Amino acid sequence: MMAMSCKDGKGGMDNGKYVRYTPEQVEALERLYHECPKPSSLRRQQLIRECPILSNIEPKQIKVWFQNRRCREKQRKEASRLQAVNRKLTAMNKLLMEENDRLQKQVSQLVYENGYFRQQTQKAGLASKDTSCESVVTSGQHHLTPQHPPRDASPAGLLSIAEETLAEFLSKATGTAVEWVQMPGMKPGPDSIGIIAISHGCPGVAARACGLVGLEPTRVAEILKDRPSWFRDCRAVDVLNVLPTANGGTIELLYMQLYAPTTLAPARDFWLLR
DNA sequence: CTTGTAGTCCGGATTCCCCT
DNA sequence: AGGGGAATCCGGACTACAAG
Repeated sequence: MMAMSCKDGKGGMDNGKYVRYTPEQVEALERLYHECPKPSSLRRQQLIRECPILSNIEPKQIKVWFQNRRCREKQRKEASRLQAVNRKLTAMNKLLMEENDRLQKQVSQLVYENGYFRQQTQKAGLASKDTSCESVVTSGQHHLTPQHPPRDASPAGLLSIAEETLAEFLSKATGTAVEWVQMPGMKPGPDSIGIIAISHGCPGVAARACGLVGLEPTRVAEILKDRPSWFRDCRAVDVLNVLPTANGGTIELLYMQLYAPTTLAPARDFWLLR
């Protein structure tokens, strides 16, 4: 179909025919467009003279073609940009949904733990004895489980629990007993919540120990020596409760949130007693 | 110099037509 | 029916030019 000059009223074309430029004409126009997307009036007339295949197209039509061509390119770029944005938002939404799910489960667990500690600290109103223990580590969810019946929640009682679980941890650290205790709503493994009790004598060092029980004993000892690294990637620390001890010391209940190794993995949460 | 008018161009929106 | 392309409509920006 040959191009025809337009004119005959509204959206009209010659002889009432809708015209399409031939593939050759379109190819030539596209080539010229890539050379110069916005030719001047003079340049457009020059193009018609230089390109015989365009000779039967009116200058006004050439002008309109370039105008529409720029418009189409702009629309395509915008559509492409919006598709890219949509892909990113979809991916982000997926991550947020997963994180939301994880946090909701975590909230349920924390509400449960909060109730437990609140109950225990109320019972601990009377005098208590501080036993300033050595490094005490516990994967604390143990003493929340039915296998450890509720006991005295005084500082001495807590330390007693800590010592007991330290022994358990050390047995795990030797490689004789490696297993994670799954928290309700949490997947098993290093990303689960751990509760660790440690004394002021070894500040923070054992905090990551709950994540080490799957390692070789020598590797555990090596990491334990690296004290600065324990708080290096800690993004949140909260002192939730402070209990005085008989010898003037204190026991603090801390909540720590550690950055996960990768940006996409969830952060790890630890509860500390020190 | 300022102002009003006409002409031109452009982008955006819309209409019209053809094709699948 | 819906998509794509050509053409039209409309308003804004810019320029040239004549008149006051």
